[in-house]
Amino acid sequence: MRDVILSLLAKEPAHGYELRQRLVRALGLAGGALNPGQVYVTLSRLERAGLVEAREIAQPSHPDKKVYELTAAGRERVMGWLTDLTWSKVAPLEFHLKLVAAATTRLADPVALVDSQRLELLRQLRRVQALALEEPPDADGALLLEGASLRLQADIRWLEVYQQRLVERESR
Amino acid sequence: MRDVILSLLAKEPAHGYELRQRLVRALGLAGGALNPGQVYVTLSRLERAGLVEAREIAQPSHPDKKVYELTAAGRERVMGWLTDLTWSKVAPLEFHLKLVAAATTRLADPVALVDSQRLELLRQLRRVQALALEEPPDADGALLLEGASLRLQADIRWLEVYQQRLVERESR
DNA sequence: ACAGCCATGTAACTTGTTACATGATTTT
DNA sequence: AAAATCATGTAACAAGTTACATGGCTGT
Repeated sequence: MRDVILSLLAKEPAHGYELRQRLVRALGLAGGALNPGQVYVTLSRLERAGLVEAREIAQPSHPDKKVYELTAAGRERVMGWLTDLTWSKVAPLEFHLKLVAAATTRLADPVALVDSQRLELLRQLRRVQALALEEPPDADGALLLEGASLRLQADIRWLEVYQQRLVERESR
Repeated sequence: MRDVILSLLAKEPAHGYELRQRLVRALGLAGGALNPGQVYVTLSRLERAGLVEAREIAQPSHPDKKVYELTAAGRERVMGWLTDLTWSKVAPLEFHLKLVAAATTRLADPVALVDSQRLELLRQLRRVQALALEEPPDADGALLLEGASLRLQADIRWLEVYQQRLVERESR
């Protein structure tokens, strides 16, 4: 959230309400999925940290708004974020932990777990591909969806390999 | 962390020091990468939440240790975690935000960004594949590494597609 | 004597997240 | 008159993270 808002402000100054709307659109979130308060909390924390500054703007026939923009320190922070090459790589690890826990505790059947996970990923894949068809093929969003799709396919392939190994092991 | 520790305790009761060691091994972390304090913080919070309970065990010629085990509520929580099918799917989104920020602010060159990201992922891929060769091919860890490898390859392919589009767009 | 392992924790800070509160204006 | 939109925030808790503190035992 912190970085997301900073990156939006890097593009141009904006006030909280505006940022919230852009986020809801950009992330394709359902209306209630992003609590408005969170944007304001984040902005005030960024201000306290000296990464953004606000100007109050009075509006005739509308509530005042506070437009935030990056400070020099803020721009530096964005630069650092841009050149940070870490890539989140947690999903398979977490699922693997679940499988191990399931197998050792017998609270759940690992094979069934893999199976429902695969179905869930297939559902997501169909959804992503449907969205990609609606998108104009040259748009920014299309590329994003293509990435999601490739990754989902890789994860599904992995689950299939995994399941086969589990079944082989069981039949021994 | 919370869920990781719960899942380890689901397997068998353990004390903090032991959990820390298992984690360092299981996650293949460098020694200092996991602050010991964090395990204890997490454990005490889990205890406060009533998900685990501790028994103190005196040891001759060693400091006492506190062995934690799951309560009924804790087992329920693990069950819920096991059957939760969400799958983290954030990485491409975050990188995409970075690219957009880079393009609109000109704080960094998007093409260069994609390029260094690709190199970084290639480095990771080589590392993962080297680890996979050291692992006995039937072991649990080998499958995990296979998953990591498949996913990295998918991400790399996506970056290549992305880069091509960017270059095409530039030459127009 | 000193390093390193065994073993535990606290204080303090940051970030994510939610529930709730406020109030004006515009549309139905 | 009610509902939606514009616009802002606070209080409070949960979770991640680090720096720091403590102390005994074991091997060289």
